[in-house]
Amino acid sequence: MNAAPKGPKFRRENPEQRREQLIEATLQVIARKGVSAATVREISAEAGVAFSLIRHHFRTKEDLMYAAYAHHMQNMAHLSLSSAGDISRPLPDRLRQCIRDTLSAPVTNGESLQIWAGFIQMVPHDDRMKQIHSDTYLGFRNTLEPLIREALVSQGSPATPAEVEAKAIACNAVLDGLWLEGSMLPDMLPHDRLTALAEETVFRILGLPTSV
Amino acid sequence: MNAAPKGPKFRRENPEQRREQLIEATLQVIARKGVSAATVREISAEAGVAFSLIRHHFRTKEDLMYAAYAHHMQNMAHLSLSSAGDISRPLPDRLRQCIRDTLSAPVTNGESLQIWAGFIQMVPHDDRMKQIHSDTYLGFRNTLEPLIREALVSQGSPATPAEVEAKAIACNAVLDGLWLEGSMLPDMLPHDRLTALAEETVFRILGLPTSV
DNA sequence: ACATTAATTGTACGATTGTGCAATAAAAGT
DNA sequence: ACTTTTATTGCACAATCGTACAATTAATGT
Repeated sequence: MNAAPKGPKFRRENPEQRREQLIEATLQVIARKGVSAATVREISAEAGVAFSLIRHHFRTKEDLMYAAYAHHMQNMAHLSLSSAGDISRPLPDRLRQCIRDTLSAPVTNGESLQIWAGFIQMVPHDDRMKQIHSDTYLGFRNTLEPLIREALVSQGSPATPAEVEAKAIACNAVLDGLWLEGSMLPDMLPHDRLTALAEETVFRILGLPTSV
Repeated sequence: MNAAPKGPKFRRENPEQRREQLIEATLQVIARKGVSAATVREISAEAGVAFSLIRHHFRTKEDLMYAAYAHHMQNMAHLSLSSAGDISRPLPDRLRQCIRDTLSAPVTNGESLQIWAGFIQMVPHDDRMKQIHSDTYLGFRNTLEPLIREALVSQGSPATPAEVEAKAIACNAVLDGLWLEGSMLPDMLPHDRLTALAEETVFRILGLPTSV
């Protein structure tokens, strides 16, 4: 009666690729519908596979969550700080580029905040989450600190470890805060004012000359 | 056989008090075990009542969440800015007090962050949550802005609405960011260094003289 | 062509969820 | 003392959750 279904019923994928596909489907679902909607059935539907396949690639759903959290945070850190180590460019340019990258989409973005908040909320109750959190957070700060140190040295400011750490925390806090506001209320202030504000504040904290 | 249970089997409470009790039980559960553990059964157990009682005081569980969110945010705002309007004290004192209140427990605190993240994550997917969010956020900024304006005027700086708004956003971002870091990683830097950092940065943004 | 492997599917199960509703009992009015 | 009110309880229910497991089937080696 029916036309014979020609093609194969499913594709056999490379396990690593399938894992990453499932991770990205997870983040997509969380971004669009929140953590509570990120069920194995919803995630697998997003990925276009049977929901029981998830448990073939991840021992438990928690494991998938861990992988998704680590994936998201590493992605954010890379998008924010990819130009921090480009020593061919002068320091102020690199700083400005990092600030701009951090405060632009897709880092500063409702969906990223969404995902981040969903995971952060799990951190205190789960040791594995806690570890992923400190790892990615310290990685971020360790990438930012050399920039801070270089800035302080270039101005002849004292660059003791304590001083560098304090300034790094302050700059980090400003970026975190503006990232928060820019992500939550994107229409409150235009993107270029957001970055201008960040540049001015960070440069002022570091004692670097602002363009005005 | 058994000793006769003397007292009444339950207490009949004032509806308003019972509502608040259930709201606080909700926040307690979220703080201790996360949003996913905040089920009607867990919440009512925390409050010491039957779980079906919740639906007598709240039409749905969502309504309870709305009430809990509004309650928590109003509480945080009050704890942070209660001394903003105390005109008997000089401006720098008031500013310092607000900063200190914001960056001390119970505002800057893992449990508060916990609760906040759990709710924030729901905001984009729920119009009622969205409204509660903007209401409390704008309320916070509107309380902070007069302080910012007063600071700018006292220094002879331009206090145009645009200028005041920009500085308010920047100060708010610094406080948000430090609140975030202080809540997530309380052991990273001691409390007095956190507040000192905030004061220095905020005062520098506003052009106020720092103690050094 | 055939056997082997393991990625994928389909289905079933127990636990937990928010909700609906009738029964109960504490408090207040009379 | 009796009635009325309604806050409170107890139980049942359908829906949905993560998980378990056997049956398929695409891909690979021979």
